[in-house]
Formats: sequence, structure tokens, C-alpha cells
Amino acid sequence: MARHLITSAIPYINGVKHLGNLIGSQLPADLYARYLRARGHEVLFLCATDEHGTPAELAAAKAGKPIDEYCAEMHDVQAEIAQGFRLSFDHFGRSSSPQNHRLTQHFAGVLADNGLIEEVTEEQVYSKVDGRFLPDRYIEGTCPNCGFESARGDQCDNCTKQLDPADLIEPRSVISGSTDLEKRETKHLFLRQSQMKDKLDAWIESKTNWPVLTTSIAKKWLHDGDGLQDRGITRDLNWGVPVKRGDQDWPGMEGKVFYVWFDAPIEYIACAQEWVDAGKGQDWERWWRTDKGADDVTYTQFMGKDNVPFHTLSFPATIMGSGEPWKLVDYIKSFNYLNYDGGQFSTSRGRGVFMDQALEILPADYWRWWLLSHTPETQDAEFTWENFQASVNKDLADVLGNFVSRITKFCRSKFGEAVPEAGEYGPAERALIDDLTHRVARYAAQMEAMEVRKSAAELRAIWAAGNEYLQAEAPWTTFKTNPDRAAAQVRLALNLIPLYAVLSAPFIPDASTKILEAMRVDDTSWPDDVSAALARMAPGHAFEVPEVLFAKISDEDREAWAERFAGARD
RNA sequence: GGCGUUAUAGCUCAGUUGGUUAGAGCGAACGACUCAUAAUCGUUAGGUCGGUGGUUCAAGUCCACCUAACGCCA
Repeated sequence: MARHLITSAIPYINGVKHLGNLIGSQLPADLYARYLRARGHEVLFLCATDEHGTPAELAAAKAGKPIDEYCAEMHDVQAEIAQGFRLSFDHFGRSSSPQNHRLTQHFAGVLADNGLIEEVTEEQVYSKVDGRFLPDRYIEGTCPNCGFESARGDQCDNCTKQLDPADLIEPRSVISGSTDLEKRETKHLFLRQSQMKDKLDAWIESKTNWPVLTTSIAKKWLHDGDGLQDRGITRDLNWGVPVKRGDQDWPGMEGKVFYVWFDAPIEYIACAQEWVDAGKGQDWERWWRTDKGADDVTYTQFMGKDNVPFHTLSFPATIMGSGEPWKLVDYIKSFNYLNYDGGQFSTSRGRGVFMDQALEILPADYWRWWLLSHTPETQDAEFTWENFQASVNKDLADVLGNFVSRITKFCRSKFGEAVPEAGEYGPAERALIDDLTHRVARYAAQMEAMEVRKSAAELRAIWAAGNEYLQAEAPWTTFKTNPDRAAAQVRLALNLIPLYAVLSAPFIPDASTKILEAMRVDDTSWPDDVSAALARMAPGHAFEVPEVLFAKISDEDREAWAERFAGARD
């Protein structure tokens, strides 16, 4: 029994996320959390919404709502969708929480005390009409290079030339369209990451068991060009954590907030406080303070590759720089991208399947299985409707669903809806148990190692082993000449069902529950002893033939969905 | 323009530090079975591992160049 802290990258607040976001962090994190709980470990699995920053402000403005109201609503929407996908967070927090405000200000304070914060004065574009500074990409104008009229301040979308807002002809605010812009001086805080480069470098070097995707990205940022750069951690915005030095005002920083990338990872810690304050647990420091019990915690983070720099460098710089005994991450599992039918998922163009839409058309288990069994672990992966339909129909409906169906129905017709008691197990049964013992051990090892696709493949092989056994032993034939022998075969095959349900629960929790209910099995303990686990349903144990577990996806459905999600959302 | 990633059977993907006849699932063909969601099980076919050259006793696995796709950056 060990203690595991697990966090998933926190999704941004401005809208429903697509399947690529889901498989890139939350879903594999959930798989791991469920597996570890099933093995009897103590798990704290946290996630939250990332609520600060300009995109959130603009999304709220577009929705015609105050920013705080908008975020509260979107948080509830995302929380409900997460529940719909059965993401088993112990708490789904908010980076805008008072706990995170205090903690973020605390970290900034101690970092400043340790000489790791620098005040820098720079010029930025200010829009008088909007009453705010404008980030580069929120300034538009005519491209000096190609004449394109909607070139953004950072780059022209037409000729791809990189631009400075000052280059634009007739620059205007994207927010209001106002051309009344000017350059103003503004002061910001920078986190002196460069001071900690060697320490971070040594730390990354020591993580020899991390995925190469994780370490290679970290090393690139550490060593490329001039090496790790200091990073601005404040912005001229209204919505965010007000800049304070601990609980003291920060002279010269009035009206400014911390940059979203500074406060977002700190929410991992604040979220544990929210978890306690919500009455769901107690003593969050036992998970986060190595001086208060977190020394024996194993902390694992899950994220897409775009988030790796912040988790391998920026956030550790914050933790290390504080000089306080906060828990550092032990393992970072990162993922590549999921592409949609030959291209990228696109939130802006509505291309691909979004989480709410996915749940509208199919139960969560279908998505969980396909996504997890195709997780982009070693390279970018590809979602196509043909592949989705084929995989789900074959794996879930045919291999697993039909297995449950065929053996329960056969038993019902020959022996009734209870486990038959006649007959003894012979060599074939012992061989199956032996085979499954090895397979379950391999499955556990893959899950332990967070090898998601390999775990899924092994689980499928375990399902198939039941079909192989039935096909080879053919109880329907045996029954004609030796009913007792058939009874023993059916008894073993029936017992495979709850075994499969328990093993499969991290992947397909709903189906697992349905199966166990139909089999009337309450014992969901992990099958450390496969032989014993296959005796869970004793002779005479009554069960019900379950409803069809997984209906197949028809060609008509597939074609309709492919068309619906090709682009231009709603 | 610079940097980086990827390119393995029709499809989706595995292939530790270079080492026997390159693997899996799906799809295909054929066969078996008929309990089951026309499901299952078995067998077979299919790849000069993007191209060229090089290092090595030995390269999908290292190096150079080329091509293609994608990504990041100034």
C-alpha cells in the first residue's frame, strides 16, 4: 500500500475540450488512478479548470457575461462532462479559487525574498478605448509585407511573416476595433529561471526513467540558444490573481495580476486545499509538504507535450526557488497529439469531436476504450471513424460483449441462471488458469508502467483467451455426451466474467459495473490469485443474463458522424 | 530561413543499449464451429522497414545527404 498523488494538466476554461485534449492528459491519468485504487493504494487524483488570462476574458465578453460568472458556469459545464466520461477526480477545482490566490501570492513573495524575482520595465501597446494593454495577437492591421488587411500583431496569417505590432499599418484593437492605440511603459515581474538553470538541468538529468518525450523537450528548452530564459509572470489584466508579495501589497504592481502560467500549476497544490475545504478529505499538507508526511508520496503528472516545458521547468523552478519543502513531481507522463481524420482537431473551426458531442452520440466506455487503446504515446495518433467503428465493434461488442452473452445464454438454456456445480476441472482448465495468471501479471506490469496501449492490448488478449477456451472445449458439444464435463466448462467460463469486469474497470468502468451487477458479484478485489478469483461465483450462485453490453456502430451512424464533425461546429 | 520530430505489411501501430527467418490488431483469402450481438476460433497471404550513400563481422535500429508530412522558433 503506497500513496499516490496524481494530477492531470488542467483544461482551459474557455469552452468544451475536444477528444485530443481528453486523451492527452485527463483520461490516461484517470486510468492510472483507477488502477492504483484497485490495487489498494491510497490515491489523491486532482484536476481543475485553468481560468485566468485574456482568452477567458474575451470568451466571457463574447458570451455577454461577467468574467467570474462565465468561469463559474463553464467550470460546471466541464465538471459535468468530466463526470460524464467517468473521470474519477477526488476534486475538480478552480485556479480562480481563494486558496490559489493566497498560495500564488505566497510563492511570489518567497521567490522575491530569495532574489528570484526581477522587476522589468517595458513598452507595450495600450488601447485607450478598451482601457487595457493588448497582447500582440490582439492587435490587427495591414501587413507591411503583403498588404493583407487582417494581419495579427505577432504574425501575418496570409504571408506567415513574423511581425511586431509596431510594423502594422493602421493597427487596431481586435477587441473593440479601436485605432486609438499608443505605446506605454509598464512594469512586470520576471521569474529568474536562468538562475536555476543548473539546478533544473541536474534534476532533469537524474530522471533517467522518464519518457524521452518529456526529457527531450525539457532539455531542448534548457540548452537551445541562450538557454533557459527568465519569464514574465505578471500581466496588465483585471482577471487573475492580484500581484501581491505574500499578503503584502507590491509597490508599483497595483492593478496587475499574475500570468496564467504562473498560477495554473500552483493550483495543483491549492486544489488539494480545496479538496479539504470541500469536506472531501483532510490534511492536504500530508500530500504536498515533505516535512508533513508527503515524503512517501509518489507524485505523477499527466499532460500533452505542449505543456511539458511548464511542468519540467517553470513549475519546478517555482517549487525549488521557494526553498520550502514542497513535493516535487516524481514522474511526468507526456503524450503526443491526436489528429482528426488526416488533420488537426480545431477548436476554432469546430473540426473534430468535442467532449460534449461525444457523449451525445455514444456512452463514455466506447470513447474511453478507443482513446486509451490508441493513446498517442510514442508518436501522434490518428482518429478516423472507420478505425473507431472497427475497433469498438470488434473489441467491445464482439470479443468482450459477445463472450459474456454467449456463455450466460448457453448456461441459461442448459443449466438455468445459476452456476452449475457438476464436474471437475481438468488439464484444459488448469492451462487456461495458468495462462491467465501470466497474462494478468503482464497486464498489471504494463499498467504499473503507464504503458497505456500495451495495457489495452494485454487486456484484449485476456478477453480473447475466454473465447479461445470456449472454442476449443466447445461445451455445446460436450453437453451432448458428458453434461457434467460441460457443467465444469461453463462454471469456469462464467467465472471469467467477473474477472474480466474487475480487470477492465479502469478502462470501461460503466460496463464493468453493469457486468458485476448482472453476475451479482460484490467482490471487486484485484485478482492477485487468479485461481481463487475464478472461484468467486460458487456452484449455485445465481446470475442474470445481462442486456447487450455494447451495441455495434452501424455504417449509417459512422457516415453521418463523419459528415457532422468534419468542420464548422454547430 | 533556423531548429526539431516523423516516414515499418491495404489500415492503425509495436519494434530495449545495432545481432538469429521484422511483429500485433484490424482488413483480405481459406477452413472449423454453430453456444453467442451473422458473433467466435484456426490457418495463410502481404513489407527490398521513404530514397541514396556510408560506418560495422552485423543496421529498421548509428552517420551524411535527398524527398515528403508535421511541429516549434526568430
